[in-house]
Amino acid sequence: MARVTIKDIATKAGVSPMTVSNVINGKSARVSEKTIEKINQVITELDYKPNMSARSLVSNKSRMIAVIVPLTESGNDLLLSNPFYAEFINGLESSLRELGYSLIIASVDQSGKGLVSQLQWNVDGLVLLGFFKDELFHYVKKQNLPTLLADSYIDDPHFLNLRLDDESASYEATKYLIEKGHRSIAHITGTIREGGVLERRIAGYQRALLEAGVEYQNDWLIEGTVSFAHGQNSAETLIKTPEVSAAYCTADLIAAGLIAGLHQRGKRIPEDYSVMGFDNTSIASMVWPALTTVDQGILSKGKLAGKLITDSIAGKPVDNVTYCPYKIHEQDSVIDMVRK
Amino acid sequence: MARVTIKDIATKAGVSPMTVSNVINGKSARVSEKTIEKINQVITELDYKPNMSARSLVSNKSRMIAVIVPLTESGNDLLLSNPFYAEFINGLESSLRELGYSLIIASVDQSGKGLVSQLQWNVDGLVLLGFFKDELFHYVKKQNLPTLLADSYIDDPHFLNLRLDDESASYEATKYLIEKGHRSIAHITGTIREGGVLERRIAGYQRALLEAGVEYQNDWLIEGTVSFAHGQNSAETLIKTPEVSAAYCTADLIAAGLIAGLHQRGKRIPEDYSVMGFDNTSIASMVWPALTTVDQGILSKGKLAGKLITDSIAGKPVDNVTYCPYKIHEQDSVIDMVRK
DNA sequence: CTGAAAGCGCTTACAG
DNA sequence: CTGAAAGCGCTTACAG
Repeated sequence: MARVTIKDIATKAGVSPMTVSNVINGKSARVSEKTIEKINQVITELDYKPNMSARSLVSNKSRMIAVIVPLTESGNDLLLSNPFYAEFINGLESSLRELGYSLIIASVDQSGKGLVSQLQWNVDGLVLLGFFKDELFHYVKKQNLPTLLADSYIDDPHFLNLRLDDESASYEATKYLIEKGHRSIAHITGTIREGGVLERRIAGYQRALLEAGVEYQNDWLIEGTVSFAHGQNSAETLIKTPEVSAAYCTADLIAAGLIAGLHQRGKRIPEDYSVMGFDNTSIASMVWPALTTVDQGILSKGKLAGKLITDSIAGKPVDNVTYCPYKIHEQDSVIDMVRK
Repeated sequence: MARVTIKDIATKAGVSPMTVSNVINGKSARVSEKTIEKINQVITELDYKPNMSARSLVSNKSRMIAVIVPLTESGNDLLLSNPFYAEFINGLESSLRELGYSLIIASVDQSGKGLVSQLQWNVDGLVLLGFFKDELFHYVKKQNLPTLLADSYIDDPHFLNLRLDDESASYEATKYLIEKGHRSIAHITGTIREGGVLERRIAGYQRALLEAGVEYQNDWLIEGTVSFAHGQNSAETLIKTPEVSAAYCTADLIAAGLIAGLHQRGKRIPEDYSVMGFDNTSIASMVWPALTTVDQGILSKGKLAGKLITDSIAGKPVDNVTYCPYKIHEQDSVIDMVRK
C-alpha cells in the first residue's frame, strides 16, 4: 500500500494540494467551512499522516529535540544506570510529548563524535545532560541551535541553563547534619572538575562546617566516580577515619553504595553512621533505611527543561539561567545525636 | 550562516552534485581516486552534514528506530522508573548507535495515540517494550513496519519477538527456593493478563511446587502492579500467611519493596523471610541484603534487540522468536533451610 | 568516469 | 476563497 499524500487528499476532496496543506496547518481562515469539513473527512478516511521529512525539508523545522546523555567513563553505555538520568528523561519526554515534540536520545563520547548524526536531523533544539568536555560545548555552540544545559555552570549567553543552586543546597544539607549534632562529617563526591557542580557542592559543605566552627579535614573528602561502587568502597575509607559520624554523599547512588558497604562491614545505619544523599531519586526510598536526601524534584526538572527549550525555539523570552527548587527530604538514615 | 549543501560541495570541488552524492554514499567505484579525495577534502573544509530530511524524503528510509515505552498505569509518565526499562534502552541505544541508527523514545497511552506522531517520521522500525493493548498491536501491524516486541507473547508472524522462556525461568527460580528447603513459597506478581508474561511465570512457579509435592495455596499468589509500593504492601499480606517462609517476586522492583516492607515490620532477611527477585536490574545489588534473582542480562537483551531490528530492516533473515538466556544470580536474600 | 533532469511530499510566495 | 508553480536538499534512473 503506497503512502497517502497530500495530493491524494486533494484529488479525492476535489481541491488543490495547497488548500489541503492550509487546512492541515490550521490556516483555515482562508478556506470555507464546507471545504474544511470535506478535507478533514477525507484525511480520516484515508488515514493520512503528513510526511515529516518533507515538511522538515521545506520548513527547516522538525519538532524534534535531542537529549544528549554522557557515556559512562568506562564503556560505551549510557549513564542511564544512574536513575537520575532516567527520571530526568522521563520528565523531559512527558512535557515534550504534550508540547507536540519528539525526543531523540543520543550519547556522545567525549569528543562529540556521536553528535554529528543527530544534527543531520535538523533537530530544533538540544538538551545536554550533565558533564561534557569544553570541546563538545564549543562544537555544540557552533551549530547555532537552541541548547539547554542541565546541571552545568558554563555561563555562555548562547546556552540556556537549568540547574539548582548547588552551593546553597549543599550548605543546607551539611547544616542539617550539623543540627542533628554531627561535627565530623565526611563528603563523598564524584570526579571534581574545575567550575563544575561538584566543586560548588564542596564549597557549600565547607561553608557549613566553617560556620559551625568545625575544622575541615582533608581526609573527609572522598573522591571517586558517581557510582554505587564508589559508595561501597568508601565504607572502608570511612571506617579508617574514626572521628567521622556522618557521611554526606553527592548522589543517592553513592549513598546507596555506602549503605551497602557499611552493612557489609557490620555497621548499623543510622546508629553507627548517619548517611545523607543528594537527588531524591527512586533509590532513596529503596535502600534500607530510607535515605535522607536533598530532593531536587527531578521529574519536574525534566519537564521544565522541555518547556524552556521549546519556549526558546518558539522565540519566547526565556531566562538565561533557571534555578530549580530543592528541599531536604527527611527519612531514616540520619540519627539525631542531640536527642538520642 | 546558511546551511552547506551538496551543491556547495559540488561547486567548490568542480564536479556535479551527483558525483558528490555518490562519494558520500560510498558508490565510489565509478569515481576517480582524485575526485574522491578532492570531494572529501571540501566536505571536511566546509563541515558539510547531509540533510537527513531530504535524504529520507527521497529514499523513504530514515535510519531511525522508535522505541515505544508504556506509560505508568496511573499517570502520564514513562515507565522508566522501573530500571528494567532504563537498562534495556541503554543497551538498545548502544547497539543502534554502533549500527548507525538513531533512537526516538516515545510513549503511548493505551489507545496508541502518541504513536502517530512518531510514524510521521518514517521511522525504519519499531521496538515495543512490554505490555500494550491488542488495539495497539493491530494499529502497529497496519503500519507495515519492521517491528520487534520485547517480552510479549503475541505470536503473529508479522512481528519479531525477543523474550525469555518465562515459564522455565520461573520454574528454575521456584525450584531454587525449594532446593534451599522452602516449601511454602509466595509469589508476588503484577497485573495478570491472559497470554502474558506473568501468566507463564505463574505456571512455572506452580509446576515447580507440584513437582516438589507442595500443595499450592491460593493466598500465596499476591497480585498487584509491578512497583515498589506493591512489594512494600505485600509485606503485610505475607505476614498474615504464617506458613510462608519465602517470597518469589516477578520483578526486582517488587522484591525491593517487599524487603523494605519487611524491614519496616521488624523482620530480618533472609533469617525470617527469604526473598527472590527477577530481572537482575541494578536494584538487585542496591538493596540490603543483596537480592538473589533471575538474571536476564537486560543490557545484552537491549543490544540484541537493536541488532535484530536492524537486521530485519536490512532484509537479513531473522528468527521470528529469539530467546534470551537467563540464569539464577545467587546473592544474599535467600537462606538455606537445609544446612542452616 | 561524469552530467542534466526528474522527482520524493510538502509549504510558500505570488496571482487571480 | 482557491490554484499553479517554484523550491527545500537529496538520490536515482538515464545518457553519454
